Order: sequence, then C-alpha cells, then structure tokens
Amino acid sequence: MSQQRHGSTPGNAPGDRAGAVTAFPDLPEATIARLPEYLRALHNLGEGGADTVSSEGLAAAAGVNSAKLRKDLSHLGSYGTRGVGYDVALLIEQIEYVLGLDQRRAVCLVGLGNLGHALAGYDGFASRGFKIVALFDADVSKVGEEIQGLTVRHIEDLGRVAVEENIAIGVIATPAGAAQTVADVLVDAGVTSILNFAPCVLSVPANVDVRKVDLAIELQILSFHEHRKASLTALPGGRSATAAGNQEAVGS
Amino acid sequence: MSQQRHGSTPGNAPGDRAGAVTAFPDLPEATIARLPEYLRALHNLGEGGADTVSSEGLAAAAGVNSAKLRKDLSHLGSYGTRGVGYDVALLIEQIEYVLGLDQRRAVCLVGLGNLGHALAGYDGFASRGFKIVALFDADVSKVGEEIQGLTVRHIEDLGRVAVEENIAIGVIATPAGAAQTVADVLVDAGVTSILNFAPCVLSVPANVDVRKVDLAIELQILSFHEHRKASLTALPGGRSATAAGNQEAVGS
DNA sequence: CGCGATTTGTGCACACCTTCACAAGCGCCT
DNA sequence: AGGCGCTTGTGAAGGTGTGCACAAATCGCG
Ligand SMILES: NC(=O)c1ccc[n+]([C@@H]2O[C@H](COP(=O)([O-])OP(=O)(O)OC[C@H]3O[C@@H](n4cnc5c(N)ncnc54)[C@H](O)[C@@H]3O)[C@@H](O)[C@H]2O)c1
Ligand SMILES: NC(=O)c1ccc[n+]([C@@H]2O[C@H](COP(=O)([O-])OP(=O)(O)OC[C@H]3O[C@@H](n4cnc5c(N)ncnc54)[C@H](O)[C@@H]3O)[C@@H](O)[C@H]2O)c1
Repeated sequence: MSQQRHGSTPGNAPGDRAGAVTAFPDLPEATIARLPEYLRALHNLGEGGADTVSSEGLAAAAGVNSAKLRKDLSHLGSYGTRGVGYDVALLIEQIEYVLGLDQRRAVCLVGLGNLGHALAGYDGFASRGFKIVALFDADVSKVGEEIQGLTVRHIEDLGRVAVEENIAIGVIATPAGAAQTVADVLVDAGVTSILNFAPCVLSVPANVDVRKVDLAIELQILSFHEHRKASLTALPGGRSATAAGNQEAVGS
Repeated sequence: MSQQRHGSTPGNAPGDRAGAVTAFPDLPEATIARLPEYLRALHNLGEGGADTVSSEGLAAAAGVNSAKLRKDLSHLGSYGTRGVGYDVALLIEQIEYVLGLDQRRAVCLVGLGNLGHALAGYDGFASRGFKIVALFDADVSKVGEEIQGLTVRHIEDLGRVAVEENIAIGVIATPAGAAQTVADVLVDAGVTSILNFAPCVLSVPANVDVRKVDLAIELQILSFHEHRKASLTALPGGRSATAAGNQEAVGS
C-alpha cells in the first residue's frame, strides 16, 4: 500500500482504445510488489544455468504460491509455454521492461551519516539497474567528502544537479526532523519518487510516490508476534525447538 | 504479508474458554502493521503537549484514513471517549502492551559490514524498546572489534550467548549467500524472530517469523511507477510541477 | 501421427481489507 | 436539566488479493 495514491482515476482514456500504447494493463499493486522478487529468483536461476523454469520452481525460489505466481505473470501478458514453463531470459527481459529497469535510473542520496554511508557503499544499487549519481548533505563539514568516487555536495545544489543529471528517485537518510524539508526540496527539483528511511510521514503532491523503510516498525511487528507466541506458550511445555528443518537455500 | 504464516490454526484453545488469558483477539495483520506508526505519531503528539487526540488528528499524523484508524483501535478494545477523542498516554500504554514493548527485547545483529556498522550505531533501537545485546560476524578480523560498547563475537558463540542473553530477535546483515546459514544458526539457538536485510528468501520452521527489508525491491517498485508515470506523460505537455504544496510536517 | 504427461492460464469462491455513513455516547453550555 | 455539537465505534458495501481446481495447450515419444 505504501502511502501514496498514484495515478488519478485510471479510467480508460477515451479515444485511442485501439493501440494500447498508453498506460499499463494496470497491474495490481500486490503483483508489482512481487515482481522484483521474481526477478531476483530468475537471475539466480539463470546464473545456475537454467533455460526454463516451471511456475512451481520459480514460485519456490521466490517464496510464494505457484498459482499466485502464474496469475501475476499472466497479468503482464507473459509468454509461458504450457507443458514446459517460462523461458528464463525472456521472462527477465519482460519483467525488467515492465519495471522500467531497461533504462538505468538516476538516484540521489540525501544525508550522509551512518546510514547514508552504508547506502552509498552498497553495490546492490548498480547491480539492479540504479545508479547513484549524487550525494547531498546539509552539514558543511561533510560537503566535499569523497565517497565511492562521488563528492558530497551541499543540498542547496540539489535543484540544479537534479535537472542536470535527470534524477528521478531520491533517497532520504536524514534525521526525521529534516526529512520533510528534504522531501520538499526533492519535489521542487522535479523528483517524483522518494524512498524514505527517516521514521516519519512525508506529505507530498499526489504525483509523487513515496515508499518508506522503517526498521523500528519491522522490529515492533516482530515484537508483537513474539508477544503473541509467548502468550500461547503459556500452556505447552517449553519449546519443541524444531531446529534443523530447512530446505533449499536460494543462491548457489 | 511478509512471508511467514505465523500461528497454526488460531482455533480457540479447547478448555479454558473462560478467562481470555491466552491469546490475543487475533488482530488483523494489516492492523498490527500500522500500530507502530500510530505509536510514533502518539509519541510525537505527547511530546507536543497534547493530552488527547481525535481519530481525525491521529490519523492525519499517521498518514491514514480516520475510519481505518478507529477500526484498528477498536480491534484492541481501545478506550476512546466519544465527543472527546483518545487519551494519548493511555493509548500509548495500550499499544505498547499489545506490541509487547513493555518488556525490552534483546536483539542480536549478525554481519558487521557496511550495513551492520550503521545498524549497530543506530539509536532507533534503544528508543523504541529494543536493545542490541550482541554482535556476531564470521570474519575473524572483525571479531574483537568494539562497536558502541559491544564487542563483536564469533558466530560460533551465538548459540551460547543467545541463551544467556535470552535473545528473541536476530537481525541478519550478511551477504545473501550466507543468510540462510545464519538463519539456521539463529533458529538453532532458539531465536524465533528474524529481520533479514539480505536480498534472498529464507526458509525457516513455521514457528519462526521472518520479515525482510530489501532496498532493491523498494527502488524497483518506485521504478515501475516512474515508468508508468512517464508513459502517461507522453501526451500532456511537460510537467506541471506542482512543487510547493505540502502541509503539516510530522515532528515538532 | 496420436497419446499421455506436463504445465500454463483462469474461473470461481472465499477471506481480508478499506471506506462510507450513521447511530450511540459524551461533555459542555446555557 | 436539557439540548447541542462533536467524536467514537461499527454495520454494510465494495474492492482487492488469494488459492483451488481444472480446462486448454504444448511437447516428446513410441
Ligand atoms: N543508522 C541506521 O542504521 C538507521 C537505520 C534505520 C533508519 N535510520 C534512519 O535514517 C536516518 C539517518 O540515520 P543516521 O544514523 O545515518 O543519522 P546521522 O545523524 O548519522 O546522519 C544524518 C545525516 O543527515 C544530514 N542532514 C541533517 N539535516 C539535513 C538536511 N536538512 N539536509 C541534508 N542533510 C541533512 C546530517 O548532516 C547527517 O550527515 C534517521 O532518520 C534514522 O532514524 C537509520
Ligand atoms: N550496505 C547497504 O546499504 C545495504 C543496504 C541494503 C541491503 N544490504 C544487504 O545487507 C547485507 C550486508 O551488506 P553490507 O554492505 O554490510 O555487506 P558487507 O560485505 O560489508 O558485510 C557483510 C558482513 O557479513 C559478514 N559475514 C559473512 N558471512 C558471514 C557468516 N556466515 N556469518 C556471520 N557473518 C558473516 C562479513 O564478515 C561482513 O562483515 C547484504 O546482503 C546486502 O545486500 C546492504
């Protein structure tokens, strides 16, 4: 769900009902949230030498139900072959196209503290179709610092650089108190997608998408389940452990 | 959704149908995922000096619909007062109890690379009911390093330390290739909740909850929306910008 | 060339979630 | 004491997502 309503009413554009050049077959949110997982599983399988995968196999690798996977793929008009499965390379291409990963998107990172440094040094960006093209901070003692070949710039330059570099995605790694201000700056600069690590709610215009990653929330959800499990363990004796039991890891 | 089915069939425990001491009024997953957000908003409001909040006000601060918020709170039998609103302090207490935050949970962190260092230095743990009590790594050159007052231990010690410190939650910040192995070790040690930062699917016994944080997935979802927005902007002239427009930030 | 094994794509039923709309309850003011 | 405005709690409706089960399609083999 995130927190942003995206398109206005999707309503079928009256007029060109012939060529579906315009929009996407409006995929369900739940589906698009799973596509990246499928993609990763496919890359793993491909590196493992597989040419085709069955929905069953891919579903297992992605940790989902196979019917769900088939339905997801059918939504994007995917080309599977009955009796055989899906062509790995083709499916990768398809998903990458739908996700818009064929064009390497420029990302900027704002806030180079603890977390920002880790993110800047993360190779998971480049390996998945993204490129960090600029780093910003408000702290003048940080400006000028070189990280992974990029120089930290002052946030005042964001507007100019964003246009120059055609930045579409901004990542916020500042304290919560500064996040809304930074978001405003990003929006002003024409950035239309924001990934927010600060624990706060951002308000942005309707055409901007925001996704949030919040460590504390994840832990608190886990805490709830711990609490619940503990209250259930009241009766049964101790813990039956059940260690061991795990099959098929993902990677090689 | 995450990826774990939690309790087996919740089925009302046969026998003590009198006192509802046992489990929780099985809150909807969607609700418990929002409780932490409400909690944070409440803390902000409380620090701002508010004694009570209306569902409207709290919903705005948490970025949700007010009807949804009321229904969520009603699920946990919350005590609001019609015509007035919710008592901030009381509601905080309620939610913290439900989430099991009244008991400070011990967390361990495995993998002290780039990300692990940032997490170890993060104060958002302590301020939200969690305490990192141990750090583990497999790299002997990292073992012994002192971070934020904690010494990095070898992962072989995890089993022993987990019991000693009563660790319930484990955070995995190792490369994907090692994540499943680490998860197995955690499970063996009796850890029943895992937060995984590695981009891979973990398989664990049914009684263990796993939540995943995956940066690349978030970015790819944003990329999809960018792609979609771009395909819609084909017709309309340029961008109407709409910068400015934002109201009420969260914090003070 | 036909048959059976295999696997996709999907109709359907169900469960969960969201949102509206409103009655019931509460406190304040006169 | 009574009325009035405000806010909660919830019934009902609609939407979204899930998973089963099966027909349709494809391949390989004899
Ligand atoms: N460290 C973690 O592991 C971690 C984990 C999850 C979430 N977070 C969140 O991420 C955010 C950053 O955490 P951190 O530990 O890196 O904090 P930090 O204090 O180490 O770094 C914050 C950085 O943001 C910069 N900054 C402050 N105001 C700014 C502004 N207006 N414009 C641009 N830059 C600005 C600061 O100069 C600093 O470099 C926080 O909101 C934190 O809650 C951190
Ligand atoms: N750096 C980031 O910003 C970032 C962001 C999102 C996700 N991630 C993910 O988090 C994970 C860690 O990223 P990183 O950049 O810190 O990597 P890193 O290589 O810097 O650190 C990995 C650490 O794990 C340790 N390790 C390896 N195998 C181990 C094992 N079997 N047991 C215990 N420890 C082991 C290594 O010694 C190393 O210290 C990766 O999976 C990465 O994809 C990182």
